[in-house]
Amino acid sequence: MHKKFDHKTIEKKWQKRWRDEKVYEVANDHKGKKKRYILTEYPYPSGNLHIGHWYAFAVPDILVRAKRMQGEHVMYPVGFDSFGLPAENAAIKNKLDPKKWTYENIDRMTAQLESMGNSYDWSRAVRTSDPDYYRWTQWLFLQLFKNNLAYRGTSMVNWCPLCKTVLANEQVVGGKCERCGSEVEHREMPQWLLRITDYADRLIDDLDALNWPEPIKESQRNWIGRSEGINIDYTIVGSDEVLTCFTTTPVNFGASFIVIAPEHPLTAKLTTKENEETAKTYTEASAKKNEMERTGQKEKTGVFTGSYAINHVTGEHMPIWIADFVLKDVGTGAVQGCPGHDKRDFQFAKKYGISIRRVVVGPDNDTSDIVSEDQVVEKGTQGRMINSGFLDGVDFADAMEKTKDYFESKGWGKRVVRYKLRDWSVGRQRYWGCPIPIVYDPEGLPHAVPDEHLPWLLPEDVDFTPTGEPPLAKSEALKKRTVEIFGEGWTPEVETLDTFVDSSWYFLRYTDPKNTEVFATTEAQGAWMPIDAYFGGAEHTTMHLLYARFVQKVLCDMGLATVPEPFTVRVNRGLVLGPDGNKMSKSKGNVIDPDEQVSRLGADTVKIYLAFMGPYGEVTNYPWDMGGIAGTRRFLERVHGLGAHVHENEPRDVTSLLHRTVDKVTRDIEHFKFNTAISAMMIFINAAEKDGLSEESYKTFLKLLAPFAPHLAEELWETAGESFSIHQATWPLADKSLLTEETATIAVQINGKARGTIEVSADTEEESAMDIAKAHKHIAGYLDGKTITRVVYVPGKILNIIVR
RNA sequence: GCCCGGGUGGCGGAACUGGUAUACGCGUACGACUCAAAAUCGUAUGUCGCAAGGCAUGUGGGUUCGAUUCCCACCCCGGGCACCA
Repeated sequence: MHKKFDHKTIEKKWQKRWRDEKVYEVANDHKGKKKRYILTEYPYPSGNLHIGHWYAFAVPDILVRAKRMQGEHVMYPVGFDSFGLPAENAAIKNKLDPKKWTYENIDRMTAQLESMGNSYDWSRAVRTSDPDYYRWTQWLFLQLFKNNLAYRGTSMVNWCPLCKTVLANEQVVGGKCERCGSEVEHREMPQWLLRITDYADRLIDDLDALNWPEPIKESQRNWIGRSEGINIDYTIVGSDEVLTCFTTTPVNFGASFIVIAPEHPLTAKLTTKENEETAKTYTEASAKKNEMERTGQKEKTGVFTGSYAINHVTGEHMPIWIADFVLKDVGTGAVQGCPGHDKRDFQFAKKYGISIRRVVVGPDNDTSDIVSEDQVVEKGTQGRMINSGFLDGVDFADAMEKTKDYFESKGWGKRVVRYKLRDWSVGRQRYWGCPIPIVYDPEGLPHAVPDEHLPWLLPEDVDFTPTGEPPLAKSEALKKRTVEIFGEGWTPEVETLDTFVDSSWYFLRYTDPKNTEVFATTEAQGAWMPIDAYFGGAEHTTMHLLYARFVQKVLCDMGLATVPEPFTVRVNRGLVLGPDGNKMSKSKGNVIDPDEQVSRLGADTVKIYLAFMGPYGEVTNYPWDMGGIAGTRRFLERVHGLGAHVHENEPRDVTSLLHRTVDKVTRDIEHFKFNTAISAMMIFINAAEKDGLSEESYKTFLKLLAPFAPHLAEELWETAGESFSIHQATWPLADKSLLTEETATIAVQINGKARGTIEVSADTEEESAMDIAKAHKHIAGYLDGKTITRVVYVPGKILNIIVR
């Protein structure tokens, strides 16, 4: 008889022992072991740990523990991304101190994280809102500032006139402020920006060498959006103004109109008297829309300015229109329309009666006039040029180079490379963030706060109720501090940094978390960087990951970082949904509380359930299944009782299965396929319960289980008389000679349809396989009276007999 | 709209490099144990059919001896789109 599986006692006992003996703390000296740095995106301290946190942190711990047992020196750090808007919103709403709110949440979540039993090195924990941390965020910003990579510019924002604050797109619902319901405006605001676009080429090119899933790399390439084209300068009829259009396609002979953004600097000048009224109305309406509303609408609209530009190659007068699907900050804010080559342009031309000319002939060789949308030959299809003067007959693919040469030689335009990527705006008119360490002199010029005054502390005498002024502008202490240090007339910067700046370097701090002299020495970074696996959410694919790569490159260029790319492997994970298949939310009442599950079924059960749910590293959403987790608990109960099946004579089949299980679990962990690893262990335990297993096999199985059910495995390891700790034991190796079974069951197909199976040894020749098949009563029935015309035999796999 | 991903039993999913589709788990049904229930154990379980057999991996086509897997077109669902993190 064995004791009941008492998960609560076991968890408490071993979590304490692991903590007391600092089992998972690692030094920067690897003592000859291979280093491995495994990282998960650190959490925002939102209040309570939810099941998504478990999925994010407990499942990668399987890999961490397995690698440690495989003899590697593994760092698995944890921390908190503790600056951010939720703290401020909670503060405004409930009149709390955002600092108090944040740190109480951190305490609660730390306790919850510890209940997971992850093999975290807590001694390296960082919190981005700690002055010891953000002094280095400030230092980083100043390095960018001193290297002309941080500058004052402008960017468009959502503005709520009543709340007097900038809103995230998320806070704008149907064009209205989420909080107060006022109509949201779109304003251009002065802004601190980082020159990430200077690094655009390297951010694209360096992707090639990274071992990331190709779709993630592709998303980054598209986000950066490099396109090579030409800026064409157009003369305006009856005006001295020059209008520049960016284009990547060689269709100037078919360009019959120009569209400019409503906010384009020339909009007013190009609009003639009789069109002023309509243009004004249109421009005002478009100011109320956000980018997605402007570019996403199905039917494009526009208004005519009354002005014309002269087409260089045709001499024709092209009407200039204002349309909100053109954005001021994209390209030059003005585009030429070619209705014969672009469906959007075709719809626009048709709607407003603008002329349409075919300039590209597609593979269908249709040279007729274009009268319907499906005749439009779009970019990316093959084709040759027509009605295009010097380009006639040239392959579409070659025509752009010729156009660039021609336009440059005539002085009509010049080659440019443009990016969709914009500079990173980092200033926030918020309180709970890292203060930007800049002060302005009496002339209003920005200066770096000298190093000796870092950390440039966030003042606490602030009323952060939104008034239209950044909260820090209301701090007397900050003003006083500035005047005292820099003199009369000097003023502080009152914006704080985007939290993405905090998170763009935290992984470097983990290598040297206590250093007071530098953010992290190159020795410490050299010991751990680059990160061998970075686990996180798919929503970070383009922003956080790109920002972190950018910062890493900047530091590397300055000789302050050791590698140009921070993350060698990236794994994007999916989402855990409520039992009803919807995203968990309080309003839907479908939230699964992890604490409740852990208390009822145990941390190991929750961990294995999440790992078993589906493959990790695929961005799929999995509904929580109460029955499913009960099944996982049953599995662990059976593991708990497995000791009772240990006896001296282990059948050879069980031995062989164990070695195949070792092999499969080892390989699956490597590929983040924890679900099939668990399934393999279930298959083993099914057989072991039935046929019995040896003491040695039992212990080997416990080692396989250890990364998945760390508490239970540790307990059973002790019960089996082994010494602490199973997590420091050596990972089992599969005996290759036991991996392959002697005979294989192969399928026999008749005309491609499975009709039966035969038992053959792996090295059976086709002829004898055929003999066995013919002797098989059922299969023989299909061959009776037929002529065999062909036989496809793949040893160990299949025998396909084609008959007539 | 643009970019990325995904559609396999009642459910989560499995299937190596193109080779027996549905492993493993859940659920369900029946049986054993029990005064009874729960728990546990056993058996069955894609679908239609008494069976032989047919039909099934979102839909339609193609390549192949053979397609969940490769190619083309389409439909549906999820994520991202720059001040939530």
